[in-house]
Amino acid sequence: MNQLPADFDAAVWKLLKKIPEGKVTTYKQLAIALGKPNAFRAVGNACNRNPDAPFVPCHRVVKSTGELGGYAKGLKKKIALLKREGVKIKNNKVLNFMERLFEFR
DNA sequence: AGTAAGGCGGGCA
DNA sequence: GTGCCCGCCTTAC
Repeated sequence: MNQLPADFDAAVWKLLKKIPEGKVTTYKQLAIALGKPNAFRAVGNACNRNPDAPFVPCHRVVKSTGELGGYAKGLKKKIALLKREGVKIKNNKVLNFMERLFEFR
């Protein structure tokens, strides 16, 4: 059975909430976790439609290349939050990205 | 390095 | 109700 579109967003937020503090994930990884390895864009959309930043740690989600990507509330804010959690950011990129990368499994 | 094309979901005309 | 474009992307050329 197909879940309702709204459920898709909720599913993304749910996964985001699973991300431990000080760690980051990628949109691709989220898409795969949702069962759609090519839905990375839809996942990004869900994050963008996210109710509010602190409720859903969409700021812990970055691009597959390690770039921060974007942020609805402001990329600068995203960087600040990540750095605050222990994730060092440099020139819009996550330091030790691979080590900070959290996989849902 | 930059550019172009791609597949997923939502919103608007 | 249908169609088109866009978006916090990814990958390949």
